[in-house]
Amino acid sequence: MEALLPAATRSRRGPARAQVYDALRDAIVSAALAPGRQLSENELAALLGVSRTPIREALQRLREERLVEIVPQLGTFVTRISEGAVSDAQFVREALECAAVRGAALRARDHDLTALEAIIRRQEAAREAADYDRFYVLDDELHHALCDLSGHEIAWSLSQRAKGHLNRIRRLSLPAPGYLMEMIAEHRTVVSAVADHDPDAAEEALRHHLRMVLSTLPAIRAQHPDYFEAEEIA
Amino acid sequence: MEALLPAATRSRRGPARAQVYDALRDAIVSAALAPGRQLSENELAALLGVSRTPIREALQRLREERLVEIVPQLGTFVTRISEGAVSDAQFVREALECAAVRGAALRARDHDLTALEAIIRRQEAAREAADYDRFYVLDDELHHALCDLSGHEIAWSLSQRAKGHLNRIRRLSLPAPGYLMEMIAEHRTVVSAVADHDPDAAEEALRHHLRMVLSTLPAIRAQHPDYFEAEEIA
DNA sequence: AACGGGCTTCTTGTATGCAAGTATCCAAGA
DNA sequence: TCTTGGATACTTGCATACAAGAAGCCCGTT
Repeated sequence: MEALLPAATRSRRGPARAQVYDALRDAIVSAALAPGRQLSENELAALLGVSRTPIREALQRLREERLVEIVPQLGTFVTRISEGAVSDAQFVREALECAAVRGAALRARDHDLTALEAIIRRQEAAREAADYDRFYVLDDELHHALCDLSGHEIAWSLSQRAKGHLNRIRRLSLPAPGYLMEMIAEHRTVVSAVADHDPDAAEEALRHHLRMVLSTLPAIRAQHPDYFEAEEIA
Repeated sequence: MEALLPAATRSRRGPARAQVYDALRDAIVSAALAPGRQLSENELAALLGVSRTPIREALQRLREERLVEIVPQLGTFVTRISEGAVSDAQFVREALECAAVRGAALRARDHDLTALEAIIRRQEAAREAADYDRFYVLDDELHHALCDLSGHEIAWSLSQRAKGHLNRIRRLSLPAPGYLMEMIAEHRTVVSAVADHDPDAAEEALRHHLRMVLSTLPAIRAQHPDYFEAEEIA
């Protein structure tokens, strides 16, 4: 195993299991741990400087997000991106975030809108600086804020956990030219609808925006065919 | 610890952790393990005839569903039903199942509808026999079938996992008189809209139906005040 | 050369032991 | 009687040891 994981970042605060989970999830989503790759509990334990116990607990959690597949007595593998998993993740994300943005449109106060617009302005800055990682974080921040405005913070946390496969695509597709500007424009549309307290418009704008990610899927697939599940030969 | 748990049901097939999870979840949802009760890993291990390891892994999973709360160096407790958790669970369930039923309305074939109606007929039989447990199972079966018809089986599995708190209420509220008949009638309305391939009607009917559960909340709370989180004194 | 059986070595699942921290109980003193 | 101190018994988090099973390789056989 390469030094791809932020090894020896231990001895910080917090439970080891949570740190292992965060490290592994980030490595998988960023494709530092390539889809299809085999993971060994022993190897990970040695690498991260903990025992197998917290490693196992983190892997169990990743398994529920379908980011790894655990085959007893055989091995643990980073799942390949599959058509079905992406579709499911998209479905869940749309359902939760669209429901949330309706609530946000009904409840948003002036200072909430100010905060949302501030995030968009920071996205502009990140785009100009071509800081993709920062853009990615701000994108999450905006969607997170929209979810929280619904009064149901669980919408974001659940959506976040369900969209592991989507995040891998999102992460890989950001550098496309013009993509960022379009995303910012769509963010403005959504926030504008929320500002107008128009749930229907907000939901539709967000749904359209969320489906943007899928449009980049074929390009990603062409670029990294080995990251994907073998296609059904119909 | 009483013999409330299906002890010694081990030595069956499948991983111990899954069996422990199922046993604990059922015990919590059915209130055999009362809200607020403390759970001891050692005690559970001895009771179920396994070691602490699978117990811990099952408890971690239950913690993500907010059915137990784990406080390090202190103890593990069955969570009390809280206003916020119920509201969140309802939000998630509505978002996922309503989105799914829209898909079901678009995709349902004749034999799908036949299957749905068969479930409802069995519910009628269960109601006449006053078999509440069976009614409960069939209710899940119908909602499960509706979700699967959307083509996104994850809708059901996720909804199922998110609604731990709701299930506790559902389970406690079933014996109310007239309640079952009303539920069956609403099921018919939903299935009818699906049969008409009318997504809007199906969604609205299901949303109305799902909110039925909440109507029984005050009664449950009056009956088992100790099952609930202490209310904010505003 | 081709095939088959056994062994070696990996894997995860489970059990157990150790460490760190908290609440409780009891006793001693004011 | 009330307070306070410490010992004790519990808790979970983590580390480690053992068990069961599957894959691949090597060697013997055909």
